[in-house]
Amino acid sequence: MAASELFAAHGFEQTTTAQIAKAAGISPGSVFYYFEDKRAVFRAIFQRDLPLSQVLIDEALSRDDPFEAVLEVVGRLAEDAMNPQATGLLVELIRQAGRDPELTRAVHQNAVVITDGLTTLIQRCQSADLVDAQLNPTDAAHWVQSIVDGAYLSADPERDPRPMLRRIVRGFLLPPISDREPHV
Amino acid sequence: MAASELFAAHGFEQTTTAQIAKAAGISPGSVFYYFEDKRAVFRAIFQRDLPLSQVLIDEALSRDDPFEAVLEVVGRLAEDAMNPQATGLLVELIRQAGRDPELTRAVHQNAVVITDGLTTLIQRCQSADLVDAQLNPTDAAHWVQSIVDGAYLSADPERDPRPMLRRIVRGFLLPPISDREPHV
DNA sequence: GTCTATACAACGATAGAC
DNA sequence: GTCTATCGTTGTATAGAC
Repeated sequence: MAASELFAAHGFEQTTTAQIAKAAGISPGSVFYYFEDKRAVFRAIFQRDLPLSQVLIDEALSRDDPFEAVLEVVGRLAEDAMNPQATGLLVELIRQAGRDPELTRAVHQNAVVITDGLTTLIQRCQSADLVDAQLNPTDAAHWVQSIVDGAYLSADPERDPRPMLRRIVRGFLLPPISDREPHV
Repeated sequence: MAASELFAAHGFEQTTTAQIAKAAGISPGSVFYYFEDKRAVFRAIFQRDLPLSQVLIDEALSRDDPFEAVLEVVGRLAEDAMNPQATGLLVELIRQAGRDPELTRAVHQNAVVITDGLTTLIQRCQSADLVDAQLNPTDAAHWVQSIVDGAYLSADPERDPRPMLRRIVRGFLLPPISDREPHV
């Protein structure tokens, strides 16, 4: 979808159907033959994500080491975070998701797959004493996603955020070591 | 500024000058007497932030305990993160900052104040052996901001994100304890 | 199915009276 | 300074030919 580049660069409202048509090599009229309206064009970009997320989580769940699996999911989620275009799309997605109920549904389904997967992985870590047993697994899963989202907002093509993300997530999940802490 | 609620709720493009005028209790014509154009209305919301950020950082820099000061800054930056409106405004800000050079300048100035302040605090922590000496202080400061930004994206009026944010930032900055880690 | 041409609405910004 | 009225532009979506 060439339209995604336009949406990422200029935003949903500032991208005209004429631009979309031109980028796709068709006429403005044809855009509305294939899509109900402009919002449907935008939705289509994200509706492709669900099966991909499902595969990502399935792979992670099949791993032996649940802690490494969490870090792997983080790394995969952050793969695009070096691409400034991804920042634009994420921001645009958040903005539009509050307005288009169909899009809200798509985003939510996707988030559920990721959160549930991470929650299960974190529970496994806790059973193996790899993660602080005090943490609520679902909350922790949300926070891991939140940390990754933060990385998207400061996307920089020069810098791979994944090593630092691993460090942050690890420090977050590991059992705290009160005796080593200078501050309680 | 009543307009900020409108921008947060509906976005920049979807907020009309007529709505802004009505919310402010003036006529559409008067809006353009006080502001050059619609973008200037939006900018005004964020141009108030710079002195506030400066005060926040000055206070933190005057503290005795640099580690506690970092956590205090994080807490203050995250104060609004329970307010869903803040999510809307942040997202809108990121979107518009890429388009309006004047706004870009305002955002950048503000970010510099925060980053520089955090960088100094982190350096002080490192001198006192409270923070991993391996971390580049400026990078670390950016990551702290990124973590806070992530919290804004998942704003939930029911949940105070600050305790968890403190935990995450602390786990990120503290020297890693390799002997306690299950994974290297 | 794909095109061109256009209807129709919405909105930012201005003009000009008071 | 503040208003009302409106101009001019832009852009979504449709109509209808091919």
